[in-house]
Amino acid sequence: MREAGFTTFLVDDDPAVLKAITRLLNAAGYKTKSFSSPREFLSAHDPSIPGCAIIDLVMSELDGLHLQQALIERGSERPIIFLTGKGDVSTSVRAMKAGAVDFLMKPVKREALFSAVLRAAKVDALSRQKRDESKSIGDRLATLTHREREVLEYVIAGRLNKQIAASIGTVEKTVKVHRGRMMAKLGVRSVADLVRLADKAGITPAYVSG
Amino acid sequence: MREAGFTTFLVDDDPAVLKAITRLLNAAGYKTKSFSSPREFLSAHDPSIPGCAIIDLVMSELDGLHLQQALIERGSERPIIFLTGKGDVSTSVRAMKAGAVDFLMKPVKREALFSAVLRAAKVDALSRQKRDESKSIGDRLATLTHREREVLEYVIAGRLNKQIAASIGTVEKTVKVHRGRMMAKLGVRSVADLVRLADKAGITPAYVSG
DNA sequence: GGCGAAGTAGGCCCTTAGGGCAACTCGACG
DNA sequence: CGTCGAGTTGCCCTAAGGGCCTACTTCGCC
Repeated sequence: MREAGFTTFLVDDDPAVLKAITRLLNAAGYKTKSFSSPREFLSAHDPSIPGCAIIDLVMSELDGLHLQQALIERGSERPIIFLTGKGDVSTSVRAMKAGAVDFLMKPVKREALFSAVLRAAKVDALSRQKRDESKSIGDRLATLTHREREVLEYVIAGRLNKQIAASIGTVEKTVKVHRGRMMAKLGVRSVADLVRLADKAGITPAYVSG
Repeated sequence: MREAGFTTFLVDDDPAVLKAITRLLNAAGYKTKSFSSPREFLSAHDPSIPGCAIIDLVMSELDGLHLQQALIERGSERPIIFLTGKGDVSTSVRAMKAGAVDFLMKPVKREALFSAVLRAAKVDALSRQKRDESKSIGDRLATLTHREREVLEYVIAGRLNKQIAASIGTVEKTVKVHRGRMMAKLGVRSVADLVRLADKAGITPAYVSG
């Protein structure tokens, strides 16, 4: 089952910090989930749940930056906010370069935390929306047969049916059939919509010299 | 005249630092230009020259972060690398959040500086390419008459000539003429190409209910 | 061996796209 | 007042898109 609400995942090996941040965020109306172990957080990670991670930089088991890398490697786009007691510049810069939303020093001010979480929520919503969209397009694309897909690539390249027929070695009528079925499956009614849909899905138009 | 080569703009009120960095970068084959005054750098700023800025964080005249803001406000996309003697975490995070390419501590290691400049060059080339492209599209779009532009918006919305004619209050033949002239002016030969071009230029398709 | 999906192909018919040519209106500019 | 650009429209033409029906082949699966 997929959870709908935005959740803040707290990862810190100090239970006192977990408790304090939880209280702060709950009071602001955020749902929270605490992990005192980075590995536990990693294995419990469910990308389908909207949310952000608030991660302690210094943890005995697994360093915050390494946790970030682990998330990135498994394709997660979970926005990350770092919390740390004693951070240095190069670490914070590395974290930010790797895409962290923010990097906060303990003790963290309420407003700083809230504004970071708000930004994280926006980032999450945006990437989630994009992903949903490309997934729905991908689902529809997967229903295309080989021939239909082939025709699609020529159509979005702006080729005429006659030219497509010559390129794939068949007659115009057959291309029309594939084309019609392909448009129907993708749920578009104009070439304009088809092009936009294909672009979002990252489909390369068939290249034809000339 | 527009300069072609990639230039690193150094801004530091310490002449010794300027000299050292200049030597380092020149040896690596980079063209450099030094400014001991942030304001001087600002007023000499020419967005048409490809390059990145390497800025000292602490300057008596104008703070590095403020200089960054000033650049952003005037629409500059000049990639920025910060250099600093004594930086703190919150400053570095602010700089990175504002889009800095890197934030390096003095004394800076050759490799760190080179890798930052390399990344900045890539960022610059990318944004420059995008800008050039959208400019060239914009130039062509500007040559369209009001009517042609109107027809364009309906065409990329996937409307038929007949429907467009009804929407703009004319007959099909007239739409065909505008459409043909518009396609010729924009230098595209298919609706597919037209849609991609319009999307790059950020043109909103005319919305028609149904 | 039958059955369905995918691909192919033909015919018929109607709608759309789009170009060529000619002509007209209207407002701006000199 | 004449000219020019923009917009307009009609007639005529070819080419292209696309719906609908039918029909054949191939391939894999039950």
